[in-house]
Amino acid sequence: MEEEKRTVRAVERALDVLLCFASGQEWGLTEIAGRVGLHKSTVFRLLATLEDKGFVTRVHTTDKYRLGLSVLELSANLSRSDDPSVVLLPEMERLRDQLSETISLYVRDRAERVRIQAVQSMQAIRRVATVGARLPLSVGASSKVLLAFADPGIRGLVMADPAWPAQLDRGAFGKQLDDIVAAGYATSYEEREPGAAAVSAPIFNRSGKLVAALSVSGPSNRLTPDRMHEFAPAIIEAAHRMGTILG
Amino acid sequence: MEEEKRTVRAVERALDVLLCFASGQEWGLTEIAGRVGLHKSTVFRLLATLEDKGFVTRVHTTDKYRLGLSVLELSANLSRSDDPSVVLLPEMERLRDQLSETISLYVRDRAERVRIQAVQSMQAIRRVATVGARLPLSVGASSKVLLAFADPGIRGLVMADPAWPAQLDRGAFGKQLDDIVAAGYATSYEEREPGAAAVSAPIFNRSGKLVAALSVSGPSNRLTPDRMHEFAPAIIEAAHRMGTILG
DNA sequence: TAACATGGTTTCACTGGATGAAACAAAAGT
DNA sequence: ACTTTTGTTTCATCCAGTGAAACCATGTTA
Repeated sequence: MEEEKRTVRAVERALDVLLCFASGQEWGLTEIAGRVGLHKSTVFRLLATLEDKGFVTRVHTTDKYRLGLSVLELSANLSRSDDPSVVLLPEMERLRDQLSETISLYVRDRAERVRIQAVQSMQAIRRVATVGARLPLSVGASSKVLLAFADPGIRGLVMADPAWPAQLDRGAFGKQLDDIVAAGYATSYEEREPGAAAVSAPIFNRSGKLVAALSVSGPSNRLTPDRMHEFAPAIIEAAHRMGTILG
Repeated sequence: MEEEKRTVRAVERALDVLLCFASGQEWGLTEIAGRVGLHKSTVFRLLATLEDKGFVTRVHTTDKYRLGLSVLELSANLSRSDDPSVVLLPEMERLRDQLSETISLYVRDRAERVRIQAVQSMQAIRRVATVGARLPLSVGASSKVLLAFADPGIRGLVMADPAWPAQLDRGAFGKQLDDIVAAGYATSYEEREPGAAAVSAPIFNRSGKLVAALSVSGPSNRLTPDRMHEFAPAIIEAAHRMGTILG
């Protein structure tokens, strides 16, 4: 189980420090040191470097660290005009208006999924979905879509990941995925978050490769199992239309 | 002129590599190596580390590198609810509707300025302003505002920066800044970009500290010098109102 | 007011890890 | 086929990153 290391440790650590700011807003030096499991002085130097390059700033009042403007600079160049999260936005808004629930777009990233786009329902009680959120691939409707329709081999790869929950029966889960392939869509009812439910369908590009999962999510009392199955055709159709938009 | 170094070289280099992606979209290994002036093998290792942490990805067809989803994850947590770029957005839209030109919000970051928010004019011919852009502090209406109204000492500090254009007469420029303080706003006419003009006013927080520059920009044939001075009162008033919104 | 606790900052000796030259592999162009 | 370009791997050298401990500034408790 010896992995080849061709990475730079100091950089790895610095990026870990930076990723602390993916959850929460401000952190103190010792706080971060505790989180990443490094010495105060080490983290101090790493933070000084990150600060120097504008990736973090210190808030003047307290001495805590925040994300800096270099991140903004980078994020401005994140999406090209041919990016799914840009191209599919109008269709997502259409679907939101049609179903009145929050729409999310997910892609798989290694053994996780990332919400790359979202449009919010306008109802008083609604699912709020933030772009950029990184979620496990083991639970949720879109997780199952991203695994079920993925290239062969991906399933095993993801389930072999150390992050995969050990208590989850792989055989049963695999069977569930096969059912989803047959049905063409997946649902989840209070699976990841209590009180929330979702329906999800795959988006394929022109060459038939899975590129994203489109999902509709909302409070579980509105999105009852029955209701979700009613929604499914509209979602599948939207996902299909989105696929034709992509290159 | 020996500067104390309490930064980590490898991390510094890695961040330089990452910042390459602030301009342009995709880069090859050797391309990057040339840009940052490092050895191929060094950049290779740095990129491998960045890729491992999800900050860059490789596009499958060619072997070039792109920004990864970790950047998206971070950018999602960039702005808090009390962030100027969020709080002032409605007021910026108001001003845009009033003047029908593009509105930008700038803050100073060391010896540069960064556009932290923008709302676009809806006219056919308009200034297009991208959020996150990093610009010099030596030219442009908002640059002059950010320097003129800054805390004492900032002017000298910025002008001492190696990035400051040597040919710019500091005495005359300082005089110009004093005039701007007296007037309460600044203009620029085809100063940084030919065909573009802008008016800018300072935003102070409750304790009277400069936090940002609000600017209106558009094509120079619409924003003539006369027209800009007509606009000034509205911009100053909007900037003042924004100041009262901030904490 | 002193004693204590809590975070951030600096110093320093040690050595392990980052480095760059050079060799290698694999495409892409001629 | 040869040449050029770009990405990858290896390896000896030695410098730069490391962590312990000391230090400093606050704020908190007794």
